[in-house]
Amino acid sequence: MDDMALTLSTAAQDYLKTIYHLARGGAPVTTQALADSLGVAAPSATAMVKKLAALNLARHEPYRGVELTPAGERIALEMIRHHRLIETYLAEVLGVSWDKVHDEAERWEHILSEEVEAKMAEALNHPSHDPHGAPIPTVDGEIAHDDWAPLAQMQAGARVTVRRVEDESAELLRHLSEVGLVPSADVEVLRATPAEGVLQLRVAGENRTLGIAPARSVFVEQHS
Amino acid sequence: MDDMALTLSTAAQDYLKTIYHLARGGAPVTTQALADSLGVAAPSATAMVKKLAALNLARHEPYRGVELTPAGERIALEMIRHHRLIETYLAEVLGVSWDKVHDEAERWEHILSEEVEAKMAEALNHPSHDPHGAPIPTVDGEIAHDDWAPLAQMQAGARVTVRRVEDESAELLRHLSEVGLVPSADVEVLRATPAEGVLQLRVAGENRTLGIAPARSVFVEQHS
DNA sequence: TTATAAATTTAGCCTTAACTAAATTTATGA
DNA sequence: TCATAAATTTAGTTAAGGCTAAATTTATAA
Repeated sequence: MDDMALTLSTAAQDYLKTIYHLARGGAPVTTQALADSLGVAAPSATAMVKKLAALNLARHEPYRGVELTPAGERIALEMIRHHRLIETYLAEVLGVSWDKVHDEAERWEHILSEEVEAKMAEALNHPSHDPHGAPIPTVDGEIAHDDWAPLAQMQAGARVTVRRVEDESAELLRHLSEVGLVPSADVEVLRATPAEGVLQLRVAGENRTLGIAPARSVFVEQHS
Repeated sequence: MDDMALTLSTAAQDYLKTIYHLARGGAPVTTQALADSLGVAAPSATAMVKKLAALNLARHEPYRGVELTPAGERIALEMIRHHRLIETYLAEVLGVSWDKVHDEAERWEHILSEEVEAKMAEALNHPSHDPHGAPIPTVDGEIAHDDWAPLAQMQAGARVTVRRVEDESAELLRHLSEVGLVPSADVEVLRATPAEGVLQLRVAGENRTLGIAPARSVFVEQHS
């Protein structure tokens, strides 16, 4: 069952991973959301979803959406483990910058063998989180469900620690790291006026302004 | 010109690399040799060769064979550099065994970015040869032309040092390393009787018997 | 030199994973 | 409730890169 992933096409693996990510709310994933997220047209998504359903990796209720089966989720988590381990390895061992590791990992995740995966995990001492703060699933497909709040929802006066940032956009990551918003950074919210669309923050002794949109990609642990 | 390789399909890259390897004699490469080496049918090779010719990466004289253009050779050498750097990195840094690195590198070579290539080369201190003794092309596409003789051609009494072994077969590599025939190993040829089809060797203080076929995959520097 | 064998190419088909346009189903607002 | 809009699926193409069978070219041996 474990080598199931190996015989799947890269495209099929990408669909499984994307369905997993989009299903975070528990609800079935719509064809449109899936297509948009993968950058393909809706009929392409429909076609692949039917293939995945035929392989018992997903359940497809026509016009209603897709859900992963346990087998499909298993493979999605394997891909996510690969992705996050590779990001961590590239950043920590090879010194690849924070904002570039996502795109690299996107390619590498599909060709990583179990053996090299194990060697990387060992070299990193079995890390629990990747450089952006996302939890790395275990070999057995267990994943921590960290539940941090978006920085965008914090009130003025809140003192928080950054725990995770979304890693999809290299440009956003570059900006966040310039402002000092990286995992473990302590932040004080000086002013939070949703109407203005910006937050005033104090990070590492500096006053900073951050838009609400990027603040929705930063997840924090609240202290007060 | 350097990002040409990135826009080429994995299949096209594999054909270029294989043509380069088969052309070692200087003569044009036949369709059959190319097809056999890649494990595809002859018409598939013909079709790809025509595509490569249309891209000015190869010259195709119908019924006569293929040759790489300088641009095609450039890309082939880039793939070979990737392949051999990855083999070296996997073996030396991640501790992947000698006989497995070839198959891993075969997949990795196509997705390695210039940046990660550079980081790996640096981590390895810009190695000149891979773990099997094959020369690693430079970033500029220069490659050393080591010219060692096959162990199979040595006479009784020859004292030699192993410089390179062919890496295509994991099984062969496992056997050779059991016998101690790895790069840098000093070897004395005790008995060489082509009629028998075996060589008697002394390697690391042990008497060993090796068939002529595997001995053709071991290349040595002769001392006497 | 010529018949036959071997190698190569052409022709036509298959699969995967995209696409657009059209049909169908579900949701929504008057 | 019913017409219309939005989402989804179906139908039919396309491009890669394989394949087999048939045609063509080149090599070989009588």
